[in-house]
Amino acid sequence: MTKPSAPTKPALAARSVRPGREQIMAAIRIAGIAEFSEKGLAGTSTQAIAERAGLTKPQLHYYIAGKEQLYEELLMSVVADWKGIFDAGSTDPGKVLGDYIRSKVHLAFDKPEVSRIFTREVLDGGRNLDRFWPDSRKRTREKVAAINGWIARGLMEPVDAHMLLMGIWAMTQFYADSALQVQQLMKPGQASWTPDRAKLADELSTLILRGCGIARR
Amino acid sequence: MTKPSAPTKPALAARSVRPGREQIMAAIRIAGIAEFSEKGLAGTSTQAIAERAGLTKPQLHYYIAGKEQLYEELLMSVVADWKGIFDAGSTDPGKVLGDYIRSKVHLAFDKPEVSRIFTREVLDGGRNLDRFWPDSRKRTREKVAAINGWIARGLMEPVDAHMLLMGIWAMTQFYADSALQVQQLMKPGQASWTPDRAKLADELSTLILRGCGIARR
Amino acid sequence: MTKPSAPTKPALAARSVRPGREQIMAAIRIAGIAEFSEKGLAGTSTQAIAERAGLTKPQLHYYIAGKEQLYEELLMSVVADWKGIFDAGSTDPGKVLGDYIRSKVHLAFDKPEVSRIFTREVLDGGRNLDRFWPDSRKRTREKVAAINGWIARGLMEPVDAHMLLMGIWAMTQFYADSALQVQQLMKPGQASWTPDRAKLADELSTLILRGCGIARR
Amino acid sequence: MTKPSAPTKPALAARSVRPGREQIMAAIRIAGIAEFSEKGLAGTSTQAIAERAGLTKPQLHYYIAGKEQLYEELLMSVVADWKGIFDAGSTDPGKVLGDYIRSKVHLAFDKPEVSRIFTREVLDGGRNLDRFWPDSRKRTREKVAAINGWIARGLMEPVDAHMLLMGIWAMTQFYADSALQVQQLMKPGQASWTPDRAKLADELSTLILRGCGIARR
DNA sequence: GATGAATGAGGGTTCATTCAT
DNA sequence: TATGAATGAACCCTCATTCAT
Repeated sequence: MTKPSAPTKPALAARSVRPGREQIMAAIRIAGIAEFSEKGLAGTSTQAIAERAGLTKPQLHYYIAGKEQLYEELLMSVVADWKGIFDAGSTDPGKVLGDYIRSKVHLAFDKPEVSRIFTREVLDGGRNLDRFWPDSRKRTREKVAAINGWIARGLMEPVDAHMLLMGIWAMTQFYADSALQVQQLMKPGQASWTPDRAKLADELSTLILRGCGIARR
Repeated sequence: MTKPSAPTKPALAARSVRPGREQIMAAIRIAGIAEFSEKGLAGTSTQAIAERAGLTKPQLHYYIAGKEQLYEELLMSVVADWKGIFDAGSTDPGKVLGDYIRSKVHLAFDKPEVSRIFTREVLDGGRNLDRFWPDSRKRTREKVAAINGWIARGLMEPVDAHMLLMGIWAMTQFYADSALQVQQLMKPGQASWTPDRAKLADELSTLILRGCGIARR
Repeated sequence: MTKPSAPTKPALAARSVRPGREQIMAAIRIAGIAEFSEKGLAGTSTQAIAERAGLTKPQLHYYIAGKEQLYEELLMSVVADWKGIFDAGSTDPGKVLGDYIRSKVHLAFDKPEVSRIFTREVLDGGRNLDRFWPDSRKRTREKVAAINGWIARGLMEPVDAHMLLMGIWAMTQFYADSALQVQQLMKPGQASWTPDRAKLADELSTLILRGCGIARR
Repeated sequence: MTKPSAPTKPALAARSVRPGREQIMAAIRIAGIAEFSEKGLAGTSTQAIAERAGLTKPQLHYYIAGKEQLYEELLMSVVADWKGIFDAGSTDPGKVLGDYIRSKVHLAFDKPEVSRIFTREVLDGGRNLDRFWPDSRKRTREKVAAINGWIARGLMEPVDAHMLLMGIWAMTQFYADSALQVQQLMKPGQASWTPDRAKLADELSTLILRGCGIARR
């Protein structure tokens, strides 16, 4: 506002008062997520994170314990976004699965970096996800139980619940992880198809629900 | 690999004291695919490739021009596996799509590293895929045309062809890319569900075909 | 050097425990000039420069962007020394040429490394001198015009101006580039001839001026 | 003549019969002189020499003891070209010096690589010229004596003989060493001055002889 | 708190030379 | 003889991290 901000502190320059620890940490997290999702753990340098957060390298190390620690922390925070978007308690499979697909599509479009970090981590072997799996397994079991319940009550065709969940996961994740692939495949003179998130969510939802033999809700 | 090969020894002496150039090159390719699929381009060291191929680091450079060149070559060879498994000429959507899904599932189980390298490359921005996209786009257009043709003839429900193809891609790819995720989710005392490839291919096929409103063939 | 300097300490504390950035940069430049002039660009290792400057190799890279960049910078700085020692505006050829010869001889004796770096670069093809030639050509044209003017006014014999300038260049440069050759040729018990710079400048000047038919000024 | 020659053996491909040792050595010498004069000792790789000579690297090492040894040998052979072009026995300074200048100019134009190797070696410290200096000094002493004799007899002005010899050396050498510099300085729209060797030799000769006060012969 | 500087390890690559065939 | 392969040293450079001010 008063003076042109120094170009070295992009993420923090707006406020001329000394930014508090929390604000710096937030800037670091944003920078870390951006870098890790673009380049991966090995490909990201602390230098790049520091610059993106408007800090020097030693300054960065004042706030974080190390590259790997920051990565782990971000990974855990990232993964929390997927909690609770599957309403295992409902009795309407069409609504539950439809909402689940829609939520995942919107998450993929809203926070693609988050999804990409997770996919990278899984590709890397998932060694930093030890704390994630137990909880994830538990929630998966609940979902599987719900689906099998619906099948038992004749509300849907007898599909394999694990396969169904993973299929939904893979399809919805795809639009975050492969943004580039999607663009490249559509590129020249193919203006007919743009990944409109609302339409996409509907299409996907329809495909899956019909595939499960669930009547359009 | 730039440097020309000249197999001086006949096949009879193949198992002689010194492994021939072809065998060493093969070992390097295998090592490269393994390393790149596990760690990615940035995370892989020539040291690691060399060790895995049973060579020293400078020895490796006797056979390859550089890390990036090896990577590009492997990436291109890897990508060739996906050509021609979609029979766009047929008039039976159930057979074509079913075979396509089955082929992709088998590829994912047979050569998971191959798929992982590709997924990593796409996450990294796909800068090394310049030569791949044009051909890929062409084949995608053919598939889309075939699907739209089937829809026009009332052979299947009016689903978005691009979405359908990407969905199939994502689902089938998933079992290669996320082998670990799958295992972790199933882990303890969950012997009930193992990713049996034949069963999986059938389940997926059924789900998708029913989702497209294609009568069981 | 790309990275910006920020001398935080006042001149008072200049001689403190840690040498300032400017002093380190100066040490690097001196070391670089010495090494490059002795061994050439290809023959010089960053190791050698670092040691000569009292640094470790990675430390050196903290201050410079790379060997070639350092070389280019030094080359350009070196070349600046030759500007403006030819007074093309004067009407007294004897004075102008005499002063020019004297200045070049003194430069050759004062900064022989500078001259050697330049000569090496020319031998190497001069690919790093792209920015130097245009200015150099312009100044050469001015000198040629001045000489031809003197000839037209009958102030000197009709010598080829380009040849004269190059001859002067070559003769004066020689004592920097071939310091060793000179010493070797004079070596044992030949105390009779030492390259006394003042005497040499006079002798050269006399030879050339007489060769041009310019009366002793 | 019969079949197109294999591109890997440029220097030897013409004769299909196995080339003799002498021919291979000649090819190596030519290749070595070319490479060393372009890149210097440090900048030249045995690979480059081998390729230029139409050999493989190990083949090259079968014929030579090492890079440095080849270099030394070439340096000595190269230096021999300068012997005997100064006729110290004559009594006509104009003819002797004029012929000397002319010979050196022609050598510089005929075999510029030779001159460049020597200049590089002197810049490098001349450590490989140990065997050259004694003889060179002897010949220099003879030339100095001749010149001083002419001066004593009033045949020329009393110039410093060493300076004169070095000046001639430097001027004539210049056109070999700095071919590039010469071209660059003349470059655009300066067609007026081309380094015609005959004219140049005359101009230089005239300049120096007049500078020595020797009447035009 | 923040900054310039330092450090030690490692990464990719090239090279002169030699070995085994 | 000639060739593919091997070797060990070195070289340029980057990085994560820490120190001293």
